[in-house]
Amino acid sequence: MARPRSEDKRQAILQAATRLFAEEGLNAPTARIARTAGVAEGTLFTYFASKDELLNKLYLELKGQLRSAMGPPVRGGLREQVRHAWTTYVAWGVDHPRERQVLAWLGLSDRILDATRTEGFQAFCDVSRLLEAGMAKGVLRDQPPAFVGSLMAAMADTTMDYINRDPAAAEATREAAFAAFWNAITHG
Amino acid sequence: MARPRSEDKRQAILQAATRLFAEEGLNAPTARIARTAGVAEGTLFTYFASKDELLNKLYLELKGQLRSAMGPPVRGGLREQVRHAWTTYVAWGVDHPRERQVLAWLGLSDRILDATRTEGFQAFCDVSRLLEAGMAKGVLRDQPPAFVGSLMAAMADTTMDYINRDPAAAEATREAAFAAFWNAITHG
Amino acid sequence: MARPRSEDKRQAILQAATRLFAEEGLNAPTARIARTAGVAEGTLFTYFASKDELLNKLYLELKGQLRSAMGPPVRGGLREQVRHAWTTYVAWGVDHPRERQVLAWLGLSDRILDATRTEGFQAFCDVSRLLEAGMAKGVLRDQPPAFVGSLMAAMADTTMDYINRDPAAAEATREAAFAAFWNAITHG
Amino acid sequence: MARPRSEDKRQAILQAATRLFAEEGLNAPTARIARTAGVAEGTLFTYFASKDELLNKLYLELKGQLRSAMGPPVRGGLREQVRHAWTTYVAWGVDHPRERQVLAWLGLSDRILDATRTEGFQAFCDVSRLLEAGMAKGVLRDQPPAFVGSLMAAMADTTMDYINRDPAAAEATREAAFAAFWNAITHG
DNA sequence: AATGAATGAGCCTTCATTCAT
DNA sequence: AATGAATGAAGGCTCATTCAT
Repeated sequence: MARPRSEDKRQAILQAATRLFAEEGLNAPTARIARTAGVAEGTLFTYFASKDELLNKLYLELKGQLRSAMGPPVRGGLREQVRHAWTTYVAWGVDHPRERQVLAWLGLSDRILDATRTEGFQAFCDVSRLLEAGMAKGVLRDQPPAFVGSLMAAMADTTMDYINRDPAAAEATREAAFAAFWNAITHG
Repeated sequence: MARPRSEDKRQAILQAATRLFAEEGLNAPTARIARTAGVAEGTLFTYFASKDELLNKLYLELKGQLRSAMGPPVRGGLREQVRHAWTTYVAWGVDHPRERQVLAWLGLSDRILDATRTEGFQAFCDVSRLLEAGMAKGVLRDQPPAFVGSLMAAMADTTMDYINRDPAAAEATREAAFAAFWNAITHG
Repeated sequence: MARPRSEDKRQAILQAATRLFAEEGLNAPTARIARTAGVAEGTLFTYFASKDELLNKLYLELKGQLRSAMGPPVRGGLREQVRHAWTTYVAWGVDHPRERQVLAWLGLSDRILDATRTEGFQAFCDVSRLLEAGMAKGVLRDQPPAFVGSLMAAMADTTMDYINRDPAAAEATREAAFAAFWNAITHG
Repeated sequence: MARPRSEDKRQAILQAATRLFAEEGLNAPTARIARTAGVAEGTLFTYFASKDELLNKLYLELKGQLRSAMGPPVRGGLREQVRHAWTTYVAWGVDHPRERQVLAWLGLSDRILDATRTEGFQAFCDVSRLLEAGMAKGVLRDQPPAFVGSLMAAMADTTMDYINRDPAAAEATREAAFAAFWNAITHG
């Protein structure tokens, strides 16, 4: 019967947080985030009980955005499927530098709970399974499957950094790096 | 701000900073760092003009420690030389979890100046040159040389994470990951 | 601010306030009081224009409860009548620790208006008159009549504290204290 | 070697707190207390780690002031000694209305620790012993000794209230009330 | 040089009250 | 009338840095 909570405002806060965190680090004050989002300072806390909760929810939000950007599985051979994952992953990072930056910081922050990390990982299970298949005969065949996922993330992140330094060469860099990654996991 | 007198104290402060940053993040207060180092709050600022300077100096210190741990170049073929770099790098990270953690945070912090990053990179030139040679015929041959250095760091870091989760398998993990890395950069 | 519709809700709010004030002090938030009472945050302000009004109304409510608990005048000699007042007063306090606690806090709070205090006192006029008769020949005979009322309240309150510490001795404590009180006001 | 902590400042803070608490209740902001004391907001927290600690220390300070004002034991009979305690107690309260008010609020606040209360009571042991002697043959003879101490405090407090309302009659009121108190505890 | 008290801007969060629904 | 989201002024406390000793 009362004014319902507005998904718009929630999103506005998350976006404002993304922008300010990217610009000033995770220490950006909640007051400024709220103002940027166009809501009162107190309103932020009706949507997120604390700054830590905002951080955790933002982590999930960004992970979700990334996952969405990677789209559904594609047809084709294993290599093609992995290549698709790689390409879309890198594309997201290059197209969303702020989101990528913030996600990186959040990932390293001790304010993100383990439960949050686990939950954030869920959406990537299918990608994970793809990689598992890819590594089956490679040098990493006896390693934990998640290892390859982490390697891919690490290599893709490095790739994005270099694409950002030389955007003109984006495609070449991305492809070369994918080749390197594929070499890394599939060769015996 | 004046020339500090005691190298011991300087080192004590850097060590205390490492410990506290590892435990509490880069927001650990200077007051606590000073106390942990056994000096007065104000004394810290005799050795480092500001917290930012402490951060930058600590970055260089840790990069230096890492480089020292990797030792001088070894004899042998290219692969052996790179393998040595990889192994000693990973060993340092595994043996110095706090230093590694803090170095990672510092590397992502916007409080570390570009000049500092550049300076920190100097000591790794020879390693870089090694990698350049390694990548000469691989899929990355047309990429900026530093790219491979960054890839190695990224892959090695990921490797350390997994070694920390399963220390018993340290050697196997390290070797498999090296093989993957070598595959990544050398295959055509 | 408008005329509230449900006496039940009004009572629920007063009861919730009593409980929360007893547990957390007069700073207990109105939001929690409302929730405890089973009404919405804003509804509380339909029944009480402000927190201060709630405080003042609660003061009167509790004074009223106490007065009710003391019942109508009893037959008997002066001493018997005063003893009855004493006994019922103490019994209420012992039986309603929360109400007593909150009433004490409210009595000391500067948020309770003088008008409220005066109004709260009205109901005790008959008791007052009793005490006036009792003190007529005692050492306090020349003091303001209300003084004795206050003394009785103070001594009875102290008595309740000690009964609460040793409930088994309740009756003995209550009687001894009454004897002391009677001594205090009646002896010349 | 550094600037020593200043007892003056500590006292200034306690005095400012007393004044503001008396005027605005225990919720008076630390910022205003600091300003009133003539120190920076942060300085307050070098002298008292938290507002709660300030509260507890102030409680002890005021209890101590009261005890000091009551002076050392006097010669004379039991009644004379108790009368002296009573008189000096009442005099302090009348002369220090703010201190009395604040002490009363602190005593009822749940922010004062039990340990603090206990410690505050220590200084009054000798007075306690006096009262024990006084009650030996009275109606309260079988009650816990502290009971009489609490009764005295309660009756004296009430007395102060009435003296404040009619300061001209201070001496008469004080003496009459003492007579009543003495009656209360000594009569059989 | 060393010490640690002093400073005050800034931060996260709470909460009484208002108001759209 | 009832609801609960929205508001923004405080409030307690922290902390990098300065400065008296």
